[in-house]
Amino acid sequence: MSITIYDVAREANVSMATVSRVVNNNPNVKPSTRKKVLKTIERLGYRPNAVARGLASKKTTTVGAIIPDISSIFFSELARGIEDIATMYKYNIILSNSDQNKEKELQLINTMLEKQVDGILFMGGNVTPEHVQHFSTSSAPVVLAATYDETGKIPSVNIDYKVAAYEATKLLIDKGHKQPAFIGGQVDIKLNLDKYEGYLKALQESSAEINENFIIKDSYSYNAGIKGIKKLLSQEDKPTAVFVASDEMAIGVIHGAQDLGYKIPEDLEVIGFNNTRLATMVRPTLSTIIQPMYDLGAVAMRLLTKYMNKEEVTETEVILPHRIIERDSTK
Amino acid sequence: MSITIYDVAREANVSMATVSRVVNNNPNVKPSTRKKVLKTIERLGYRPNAVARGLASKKTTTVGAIIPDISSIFFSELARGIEDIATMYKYNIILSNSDQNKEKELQLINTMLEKQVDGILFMGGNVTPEHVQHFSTSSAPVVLAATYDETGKIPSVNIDYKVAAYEATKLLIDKGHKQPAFIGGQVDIKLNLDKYEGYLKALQESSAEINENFIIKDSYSYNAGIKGIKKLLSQEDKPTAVFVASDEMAIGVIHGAQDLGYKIPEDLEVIGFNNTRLATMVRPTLSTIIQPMYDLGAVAMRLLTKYMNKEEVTETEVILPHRIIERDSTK
DNA sequence: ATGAAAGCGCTAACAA
DNA sequence: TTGTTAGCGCTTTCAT
Repeated sequence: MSITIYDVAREANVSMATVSRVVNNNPNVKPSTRKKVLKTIERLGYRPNAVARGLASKKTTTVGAIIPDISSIFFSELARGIEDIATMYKYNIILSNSDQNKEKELQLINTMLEKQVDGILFMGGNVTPEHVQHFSTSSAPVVLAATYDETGKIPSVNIDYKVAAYEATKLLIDKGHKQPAFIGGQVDIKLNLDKYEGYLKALQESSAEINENFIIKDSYSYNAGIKGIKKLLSQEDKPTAVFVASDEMAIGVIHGAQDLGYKIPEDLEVIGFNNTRLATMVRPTLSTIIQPMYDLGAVAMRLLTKYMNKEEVTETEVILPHRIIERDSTK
Repeated sequence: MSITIYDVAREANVSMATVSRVVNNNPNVKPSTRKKVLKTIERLGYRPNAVARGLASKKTTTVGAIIPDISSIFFSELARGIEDIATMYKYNIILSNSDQNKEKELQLINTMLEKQVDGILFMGGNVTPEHVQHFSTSSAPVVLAATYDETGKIPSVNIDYKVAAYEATKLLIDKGHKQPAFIGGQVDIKLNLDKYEGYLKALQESSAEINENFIIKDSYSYNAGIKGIKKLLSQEDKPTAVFVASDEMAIGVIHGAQDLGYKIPEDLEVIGFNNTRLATMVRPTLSTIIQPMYDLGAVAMRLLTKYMNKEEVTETEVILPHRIIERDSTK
């Protein structure tokens, strides 16, 4: 049996209420008794039971984080941002992978709510009305990171993916490429669709027709990048530039093109997305869109603390700045 | 106010004990009443409160995971292994970063114990007697992953780092390099020391004297790799091969050497460590030591479930197999 | 097969 | 400033 608050109270000759007060730093305790209590806490090695505390106070100081895949370099940096701010505000994180699978996501929301988390951070994937419905079965606040809900009911932190993709494509067009190719993710995920739409918008503004053969939608992996560019370069009509929706994929593109004897950026200009650490870990170094992943997580967590604290929040749809950094994969 | 077990009991005309039984799949319930209860649970949208349950049952079905840095590609894959197995056994993970900082680690152990986790997974960093002491203040089982405690009191899952480093160095020596260089981490971390010792052992077996100028101990980063190799190659006496203690660093080594005009593997052979996804995302592709990171996490979590279940465990110090994969950074 | 009731360890009025 | 006491929502004997 472990030491309880009751043991401490008895040993220190005070009531459990007083012990509770000193543990919770309630100022209404005479310094001398505080000292006495502290000493016996120390002596007995008392460790407050957070579960009991949670039941009584209806606060667990833990938040749930639902993330597509923690082993992805993108999300793991985001997670680090979350965790650092959570620590700062004394919260713990229950972390779960969803693989952007809707059933899993819904399931996880439920589990976390059962565990009485004080708030939920939801990342990636789509936010459907069903998600919103699940969220609403509890009063725990929810913040979305790197995704958003179209009804605008749930606060979120993002960059403007559409504009970013537009700018990258535009940059390539301005460099003289008639139609830069696009290699991105499946557009059933909203953010991927945003990037695709940004790309299209830039094309529409400049060229007349759009060559569908310059557009590839696949998974966000290194191998998909290789496969994608090899397909593009095996066509009659070959692109001279390509906008790739993730760095990992973009590195695949670079290597795939190099394997075929193409020189980057001379024969093919490449722009990636995210500016993960990978971007500088490839030769030529990758021009890409800087998306502040760590900050995305940090800001989302900070926002969540405000909601959990019932503070006033003015800005519910936070858009963080992005920018393009040109390195050696573009001329 | 949310729905409690009491509400369900009242609405279904049974006692809370019966509701509890159906929620927990206790077989001692007449099928018809089970059905009735299930129906009213559905109707009311009852969601069991895991905190209350945890207080009453003294089980939280959550385990704490202390990890050096979730944004590191190495640990994030490990974490994914942990999480997948945890999910399989219905556990949730409280994840925290320690940065291998002893104070933080001790702190986190305490916090997790306060939260009444059913077990702890501890990764990276050193395990000191103080750690062991902290662990012992609770009956929650602990499993170490990618680290071990020298007293052998705490179960752990690892590969044999010393042997792996020995083999890599030996391979290089057998290829005709008199003294391959070593670029690794600070040896105040036990695992880094193991790798260093494995390297030394291989040298001692073959060559007479050891050139200390061929040995660099720095942080495990891409930039440290670049810096390290540039230093080595600026010396009078230059290495023709190098064993690098992490892939990220090794890629830095490759690029650093390439920047100086060296050809890999012709002028310099490189072997990395870990076989992270990065190893195939560089040209030339990286020869490296395959360490099954995902499995390390998965096996550690599996082992922990056995302890939490109070099952008999025969093998307490699990050593997973490793092997060297030769790719294009070696001849 | 079901119910009654005693906790689990703590917080938070309320009193004193 | 301190103590008393009633929960928080559930599990788990122990009866029945």
